[in-house]
Amino acid sequence: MSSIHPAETFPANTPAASQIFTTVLSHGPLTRLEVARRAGLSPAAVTKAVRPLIEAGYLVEDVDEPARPALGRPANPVRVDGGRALFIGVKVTGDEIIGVLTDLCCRIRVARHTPLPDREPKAVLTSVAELTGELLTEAADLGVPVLGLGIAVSGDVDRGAGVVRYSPFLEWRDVPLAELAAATTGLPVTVDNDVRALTVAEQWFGAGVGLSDFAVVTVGAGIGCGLVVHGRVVAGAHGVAGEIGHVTVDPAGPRCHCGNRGCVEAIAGDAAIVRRIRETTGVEVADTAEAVALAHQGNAGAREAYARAGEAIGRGIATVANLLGPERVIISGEGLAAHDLFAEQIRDAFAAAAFGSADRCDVQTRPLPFEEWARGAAATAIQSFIRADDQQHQHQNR
Amino acid sequence: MSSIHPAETFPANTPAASQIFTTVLSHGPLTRLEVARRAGLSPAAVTKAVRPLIEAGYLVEDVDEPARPALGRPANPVRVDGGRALFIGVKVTGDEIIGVLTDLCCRIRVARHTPLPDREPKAVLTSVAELTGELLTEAADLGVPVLGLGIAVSGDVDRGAGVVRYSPFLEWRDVPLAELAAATTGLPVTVDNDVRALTVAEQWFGAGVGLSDFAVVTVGAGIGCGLVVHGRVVAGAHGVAGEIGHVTVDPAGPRCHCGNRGCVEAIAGDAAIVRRIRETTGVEVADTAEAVALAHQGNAGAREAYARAGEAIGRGIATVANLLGPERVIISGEGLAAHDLFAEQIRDAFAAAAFGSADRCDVQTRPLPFEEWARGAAATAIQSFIRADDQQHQHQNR
DNA sequence: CTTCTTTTATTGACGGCGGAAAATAAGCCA
DNA sequence: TGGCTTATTTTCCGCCGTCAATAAAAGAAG
Repeated sequence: MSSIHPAETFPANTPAASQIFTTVLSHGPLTRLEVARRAGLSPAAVTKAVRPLIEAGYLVEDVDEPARPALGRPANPVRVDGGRALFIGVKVTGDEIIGVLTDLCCRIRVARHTPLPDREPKAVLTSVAELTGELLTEAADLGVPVLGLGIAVSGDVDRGAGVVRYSPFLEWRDVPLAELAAATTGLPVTVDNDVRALTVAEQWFGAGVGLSDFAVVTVGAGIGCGLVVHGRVVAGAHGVAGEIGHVTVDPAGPRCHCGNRGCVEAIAGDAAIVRRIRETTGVEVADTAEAVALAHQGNAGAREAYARAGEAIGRGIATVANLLGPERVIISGEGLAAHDLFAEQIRDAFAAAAFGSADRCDVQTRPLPFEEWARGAAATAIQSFIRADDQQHQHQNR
Repeated sequence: MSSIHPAETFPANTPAASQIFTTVLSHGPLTRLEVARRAGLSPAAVTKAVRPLIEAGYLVEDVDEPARPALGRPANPVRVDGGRALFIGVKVTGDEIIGVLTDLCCRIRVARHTPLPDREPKAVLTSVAELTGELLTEAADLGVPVLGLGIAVSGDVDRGAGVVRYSPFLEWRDVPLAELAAATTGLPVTVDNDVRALTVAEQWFGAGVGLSDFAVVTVGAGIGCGLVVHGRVVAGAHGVAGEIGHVTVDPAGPRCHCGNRGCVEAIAGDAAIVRRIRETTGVEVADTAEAVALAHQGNAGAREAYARAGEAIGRGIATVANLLGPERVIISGEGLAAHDLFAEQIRDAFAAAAFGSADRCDVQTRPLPFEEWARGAAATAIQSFIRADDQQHQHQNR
């Protein structure tokens, strides 16, 4: 396991420094003046905070002289040196583990995945350790230290404690994953819910940059939702939030594994679509790929199943928009492979069910490469690294 | 208009002072040590911040010696002197104006209401000014200055700008109410959406004290919802949020004035219930009071209408709980007069539709005196007063 | 009745963060 | 080479909140 990096910490002792860094991280190269404006600080404060960050190598002055605005002293933009540090993100699903090695800007350098033979915590842990080991070797080849490991797991995860409270897919309860993984890998470990991790990635590096209120909706086996309100990812009082999949859109709809009828997931989840197609067409489609193919061939029943799914998703999104009034909703997930089959229905159902100015909300779809979930995990690791010493921001009231 | 108080400002220049004050305000008498613990500050900081507040009369040392813990130097609790300042809260409905005079602790001293003959901004303004004038006279009798006026209006309100963007009930668009009312009354004016105002009152003085994530659901003519996430009231990117009334609970349900079918409001709003009872029983009930009476007499159709309403509300609350994972949901509103008719259905529908640990959410009902809406408006005025000089808290990212 | 113990409140020195203003740097343009 | 403009840095400076004593106010112990 290459060299051990004994707790390299981020040199941002002050809130301002931390904020400045994240601003630069998200908004690409920026002049100090621009940073000051965005962060609400004085230029002097930026200069002072930036210096140690440059000295430590996390920030660099951008040498690619951009288009000059002709007048005055040329600006000297600053950007994050992605190559300064690496992070590993791992997504654990029920039957596979996906791992990525990213740089500090969360750009993927290497991606790997291995099947998961056993869901027992111990077995998962060794698989994660193996994958991590491989990625660490890659990192060692690059000669760049790996400063954190993020693990994303679906279900009820307490990020602060690093514990997986309950994961239905893995059949885990109260597994102190962060501690265990830290012990085996020697890295600082962050564990978070998978959708929230993806949301963090979008917030810092994706379509959520600069927004203080947005939602990420994932479509696939399940329907998930990550929420950002007041600039922070919503975790819920009990560690669970964003369960858009079990919002009821039709009380007369099909039964859902959660016990209710007509949940979004019971209509638009992969399994639900496949089942629906089987029932209405009699064709024994085996999986989503076949279902999509059938629909693309023009099979009316299959197309109808997707149309229904789109409608359910659109309704679900409208519900989120009505309740929270986000600036943007980002739709993503493996299910987007069938995007052309229900995009229209999503839009129509959303527009119909959005109340008042909720329809001013910008609904986007973003394709999701398969490593994206793991990248989200890496994003949480980056976040933890930057915040390591900055946990005292917990405004309770107000 | 009694004496003019030229911008008496709150002597809390530092974030710490402001936080300390709100802590004491919400959590009753507290010793300095306890305040320090809750606010995450050192005792020394509390002592220093408290002194000017005591000198200015906003805080007082509690003389009612409480039960001593026997050992050590006796604690010296501090509390807010409610009598130090008064505030006026006004709620404008389509046909009535309700005004209250509250003290600094938001306790109601005087309540008044007058019918609203005309909904034109000008007419409303004079009515508000009259009511405010009466309350100011009362305040003058008490010899306590009035330091702010809060106005609550339903609809899309931009509190920061003090503008009513759009109010369906009043048929207003872009009325700069804060500015106008400030000009006529001479008081600092805060304008906010009515449900958000109520939520602020709950957050600071009600069942939301100490919680960072909760929801307030109001049942009455409309069904509204105020949300607190991360300790702050959610306003939405476009000024609208919490539209639980137009969450669809039954796509096959009755048509709603918003154009959809089966919105919560189309089933559980006052008008919807009355209409339903008329349709199923043939009894020409005129209003909610008669509807409740009929149900209390045991009329099956009426009872069923309320049961349906309860179910719709319960579903709506479950949706909120699933999406946000609040610690508590507070149900309130005029509609609670019929509480016994649908409490059970609310609970059952909530329990059935809440997914996973969302059912750990504590659902409470709170009766709502008719002045409560106006009290909420007063709470926003108090909030503005305390924050007057403290607006630089706008963490964007993170 | 004095002294000790225990807990709360206060005080004063201190460090450090971020702001304001002024100085400096670094180009373009005459 | 000045002059002009804009970006960055420097140099104080205020002020907040912590730290480490210290005072205060009891009851307990002797």
